[in-house]
Amino acid sequence: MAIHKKEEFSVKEQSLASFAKALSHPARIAILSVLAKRNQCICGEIVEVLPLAQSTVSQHLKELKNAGLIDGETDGPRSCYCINWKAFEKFNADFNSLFEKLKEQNAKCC
Amino acid sequence: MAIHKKEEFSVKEQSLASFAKALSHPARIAILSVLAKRNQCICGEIVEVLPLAQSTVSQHLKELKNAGLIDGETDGPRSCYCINWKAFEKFNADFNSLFEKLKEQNAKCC
DNA sequence: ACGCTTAATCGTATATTTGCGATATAAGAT
DNA sequence: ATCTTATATCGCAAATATACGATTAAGCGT
Repeated sequence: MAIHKKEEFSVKEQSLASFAKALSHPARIAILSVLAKRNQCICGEIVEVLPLAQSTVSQHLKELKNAGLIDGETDGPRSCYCINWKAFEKFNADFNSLFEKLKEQNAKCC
Repeated sequence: MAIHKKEEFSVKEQSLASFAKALSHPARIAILSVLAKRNQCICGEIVEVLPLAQSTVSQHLKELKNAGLIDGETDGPRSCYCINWKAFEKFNADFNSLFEKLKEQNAKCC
């Protein structure tokens, strides 16, 4: 393979793809659900809820953070995560506009 | 790793994750755009538009088909693909309901 | 039957993802 | 200072994904 072709696509396509990638594992969707459900920011509670080891959950959290979907700040010995609603809304809007764009171009074939 | 934990999550989470996975590569988003844009189902035209080899495009098409997002039927020596709007709408709706669910549970933290 | 065109599949190389245990780090408590 | 708790990171193994060239298969025209 050697070379990655991802950067040859449009910025929009790459952005949507990386958002989708962040949501492409059930664990990460579950994490977002937990974060949205609690009225406090959660840390190790996520580990208890998910069927995964602590280190694995930490990794998924890192990916969500890298994607910009969640924020995390340390609170003493523990970490507090929450959804970055601003980024989330942006992606959500971009996503819906993709859906809309595809739909309105629907020309009935096959 | 040896064991996959994906099946330990809810059906909904798995379903959304696999939909997101299908959209997690810019090439596949580009393919969906092309399919929506043309008023005929496209085949090798996609290869011309994308910066990828024929075999690679074929692989991406296969993944989109496996995810149920597109249908394909052979037309002589060529293949005709189109978006499976029914499945697409379903996923789109599921996705938006996830977004809504997350949003309404927003309890303002961090 | 033969060649041409188109697309799928095979084989392969490399990169990335997923997962875990073990270790390191950082802060609070004793 | 040391212990405890919580989390992140490291190192590793296995699975998947990405990409390509080469080959195969399937239809069409001649």
